[in-house]
Amino acid sequence: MKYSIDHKSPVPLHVQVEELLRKLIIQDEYQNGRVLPNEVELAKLLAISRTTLRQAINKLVYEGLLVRRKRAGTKVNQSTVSSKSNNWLSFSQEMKLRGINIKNFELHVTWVFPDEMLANFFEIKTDRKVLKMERVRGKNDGPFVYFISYFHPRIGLTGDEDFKRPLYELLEQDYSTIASLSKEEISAHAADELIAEKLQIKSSEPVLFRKRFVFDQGERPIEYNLGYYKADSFVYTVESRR
Amino acid sequence: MKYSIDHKSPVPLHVQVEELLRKLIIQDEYQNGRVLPNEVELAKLLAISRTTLRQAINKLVYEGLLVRRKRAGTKVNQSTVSSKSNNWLSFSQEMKLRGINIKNFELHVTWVFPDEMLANFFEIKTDRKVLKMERVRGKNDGPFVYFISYFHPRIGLTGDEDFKRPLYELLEQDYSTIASLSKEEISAHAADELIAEKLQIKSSEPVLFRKRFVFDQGERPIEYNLGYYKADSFVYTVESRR
DNA sequence: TTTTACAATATGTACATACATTTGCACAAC
DNA sequence: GTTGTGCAAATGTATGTACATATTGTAAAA
Repeated sequence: MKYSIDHKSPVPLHVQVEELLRKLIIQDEYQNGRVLPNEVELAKLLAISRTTLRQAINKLVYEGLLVRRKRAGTKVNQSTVSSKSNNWLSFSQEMKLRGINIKNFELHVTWVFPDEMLANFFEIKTDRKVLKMERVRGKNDGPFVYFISYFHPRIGLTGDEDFKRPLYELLEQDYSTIASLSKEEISAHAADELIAEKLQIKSSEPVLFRKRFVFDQGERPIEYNLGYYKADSFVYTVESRR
Repeated sequence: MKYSIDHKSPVPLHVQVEELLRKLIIQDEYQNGRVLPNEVELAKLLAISRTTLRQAINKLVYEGLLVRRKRAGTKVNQSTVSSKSNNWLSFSQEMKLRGINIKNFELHVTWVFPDEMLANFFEIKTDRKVLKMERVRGKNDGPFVYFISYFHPRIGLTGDEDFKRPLYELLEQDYSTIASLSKEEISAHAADELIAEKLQIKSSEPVLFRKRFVFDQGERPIEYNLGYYKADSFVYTVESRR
């Protein structure tokens, strides 16, 4: 295993270490239950201070990936790993898997100025245009989801891409942008006029609303996605262990 | 405000500071959006080192209670109630963390015969009674969730337990039943008569519906839980990596 | 054989310190 | 006015050090 940390890299040491450990854990270098070398040793091995190492470990502990116990050492909590590192399919891939034939009812791409919040998330100025994609998708019997996506200008999308291809495949293959972390917020709302029209329901009818923040491997923001799902047409499933 | 930290207390300084900050935030000493004193000042004020202070702040940042930005300072982010999929806190614990005072509007316990589906999940016969708990909980300004829970008879609950205690703590400490895996399904619905009445909303208003299947360490079923959340009062957050 | 006591070990707590980086703001130059 | 430029203020990164505390394993005592 390559315990290589670049002291001259602009990316902080503790981040490098965090990534390294995460990789080792996921790639089963340190499988379930395995304890890693003690802090003093590991710090020496990586040629960093114990403080910095602890900083990295702390984050993984917060995430539940590692468990620390005095005298017993720091060990991998593999149960959480499996449930986290799996299922990451684009919408169309997921639907295909479930045997549902997806129809695009609407697909609209424009360039817009981000609002305060979006600019903040993308870490750009509000006068820098971003690509906005709206789409309404569903089955033969009608639409059931209305998506709005914003893409970070860094990616280099022109707006002329073939958005009928699975999105994350497109980003990965043509723009070497790999979606690797997503933070989602799910809630229920009453549909407003716009949503109701898009989903062909009455306004004030319930919708499942999903906000999705997508990051690349360096935890840099790449997409902000809003999804409005017709009630009863979509169930979100989560599996978690402790 | 009492900025008092006990340097002789056996409870670690950074924990004391964390608690103090949490309290100040919750009691609106530092309301939403307010920035707190800069780290160097605050450390001096509390008579602790900046390192220790940062340790405390870090935890609150991780929890999402605080947001740090260079030059702009550290500010309070008292957003809507949320639930993290991983770190497994009971409802009351989670609310306590957020500084929300939970009120029980209704708490009702009975023994019932399980329906087909439940019997199937619990792997028992339909003539074996199970404990059913219903509760309506919320804040001072009204209820925002209606829970229905069914517990596996194996656990040994009598129905006379103090259900005001955090549930998973009760199961663990008094019945050595450890909830360790949960599978959840989240969707949006329109409230029916019953739900509307419990949540004090109009029927057909949107609710977030969460089904939860809980298992113990041996992956044996222990609880089946239904939760109806008033729209906009609850946001479910999920973080996933690939 | 079981219990007790102790030492070794790994993490936990806490401090002081130094320099880097980002960014908000003010003021000067255009 | 707008643009640039630089200072200052805040967090971010990183190290070295010292001692505390919990727990495991082992050896001695009962």
